[in-house]
Amino acid sequence: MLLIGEIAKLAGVTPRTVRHYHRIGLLAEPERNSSGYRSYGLSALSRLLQIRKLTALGMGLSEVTDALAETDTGAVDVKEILVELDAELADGEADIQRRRAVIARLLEDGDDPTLSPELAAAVRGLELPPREIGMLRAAEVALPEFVDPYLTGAGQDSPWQIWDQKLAALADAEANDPRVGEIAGELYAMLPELLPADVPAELTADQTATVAATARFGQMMLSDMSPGQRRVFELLVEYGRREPEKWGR
Amino acid sequence: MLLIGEIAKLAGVTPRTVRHYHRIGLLAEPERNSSGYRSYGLSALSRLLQIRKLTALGMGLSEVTDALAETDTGAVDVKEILVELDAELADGEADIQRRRAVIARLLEDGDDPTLSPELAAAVRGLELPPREIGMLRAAEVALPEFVDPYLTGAGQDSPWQIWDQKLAALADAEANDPRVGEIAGELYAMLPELLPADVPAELTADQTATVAATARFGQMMLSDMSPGQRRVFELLVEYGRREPEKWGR
DNA sequence: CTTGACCTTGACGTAAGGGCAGGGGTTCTA
DNA sequence: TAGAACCCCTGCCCTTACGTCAAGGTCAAG
Repeated sequence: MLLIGEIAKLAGVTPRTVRHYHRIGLLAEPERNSSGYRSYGLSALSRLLQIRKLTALGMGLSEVTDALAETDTGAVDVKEILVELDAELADGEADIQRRRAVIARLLEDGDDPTLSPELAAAVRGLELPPREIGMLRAAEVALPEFVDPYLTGAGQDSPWQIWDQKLAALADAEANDPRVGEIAGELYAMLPELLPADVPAELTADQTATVAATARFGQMMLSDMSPGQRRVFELLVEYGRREPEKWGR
Repeated sequence: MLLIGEIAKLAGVTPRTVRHYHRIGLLAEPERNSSGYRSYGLSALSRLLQIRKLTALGMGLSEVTDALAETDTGAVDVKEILVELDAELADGEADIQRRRAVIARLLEDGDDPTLSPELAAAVRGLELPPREIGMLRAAEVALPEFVDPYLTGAGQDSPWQIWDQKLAALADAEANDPRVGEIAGELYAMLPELLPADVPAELTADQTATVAATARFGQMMLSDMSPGQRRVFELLVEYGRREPEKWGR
């Protein structure tokens, strides 16, 4: 006749755990003594130990319920359960190993863990400000057609790099900043060499395809730009409208 | 300007996840458009991607919060975090490997996964009924001084085995079963060879030490016994009382 | 008689979202 | 012009396997 604390200690669990098993029906409620305390016999302890052995292997409590129900009825599908469980564990193990491999590589290279390997390699040693890196990280998935050339062909002196730097100069500029017009002009002149070769078809078919692509790019970055930078994009679109023959087909 | 579903898809998560990150303060709430929809920019996407990269390594969201706060303030303790995380993952990996080793052994031996290796080896090939095995499983942790000899020295013909079999014959017996007296007498005669050599001191010091030890054993098993078996234990105690000179010091 | 160590039930918290209800928005299509 | 199909909003309950109080009853010892 064991109290809940005693049976729990024998099984290496807390009384709370035993009560939990009662509540979910995994372990039958035992008799109570005259004080209302639960009073356990050896068969309850045996059941509790069975449960613990299986949970220690990594089974969930509902799986344990099933497994014990099967063994109680004599069905010997326990092997099947174990094989299945082992497969799950193998998955988990492979998962952990993948993560650890990534971590090992990060520790070796000293890269920012929040960058893709490609982007990390591209910006390594470039000392870009965090804000620029953040834009690249986002643009890599949101605007891959703009960033991929930057990653593959580009290094220190790519047009994109220069574009970035010119625009970054206006990071804190107001819309009426005197440099806005000048920089807009420079960027406008750079557009032809900057725009990707493989712009989607529906955009190239458009009359002002490149301007539209640029606008899309700008559109997505607008929320993270200074007023001066937004003004630059407005100007770019305006310039494009003035030369439809240059951009249209 | 991305809707929540768009940014979620770009980051490979669900909108629910993004809202979750808002609620716990991991991702700042963005502006709303005229319809009350959240409207995200590239910097939000960047932040979301950072979060995902770190959770993919196995960090919890609170750890991610800390890690990103540190990188935002320029502190480069990310390496430290990664090392710590790797240690945790290594623990988890070792854990899984232990479990898989146990499972592999179980599958090879075909043992009951809910038995200790020692007990499984002891009962292997013995074809004990499940009820007996259950009692052994429980007794192994509750009454080790009674079971250990059974495990180490005992095989098919140990006194314990015989005791078990005699008692098991009354598994469904009522208290007035005619076999009760006979079996009680046999078991009483077996007591000297059955009782463990290393009974705890406070019990050997007692005048009726062995009877008390037996009573303790019986006490714990009572709740799982048939009325006939309980009667046997009552008789054993009675017999012991009749021969105090035999059991006393 | 009090203290301390038990026991009881009940209710809330955890991590990281999943799922549903009830209601509104936008856009395409018949 | 009205559905249909999808998107969005908030709020609430659900999940695992218990941990952690909280408020109160029980029991043996000093």
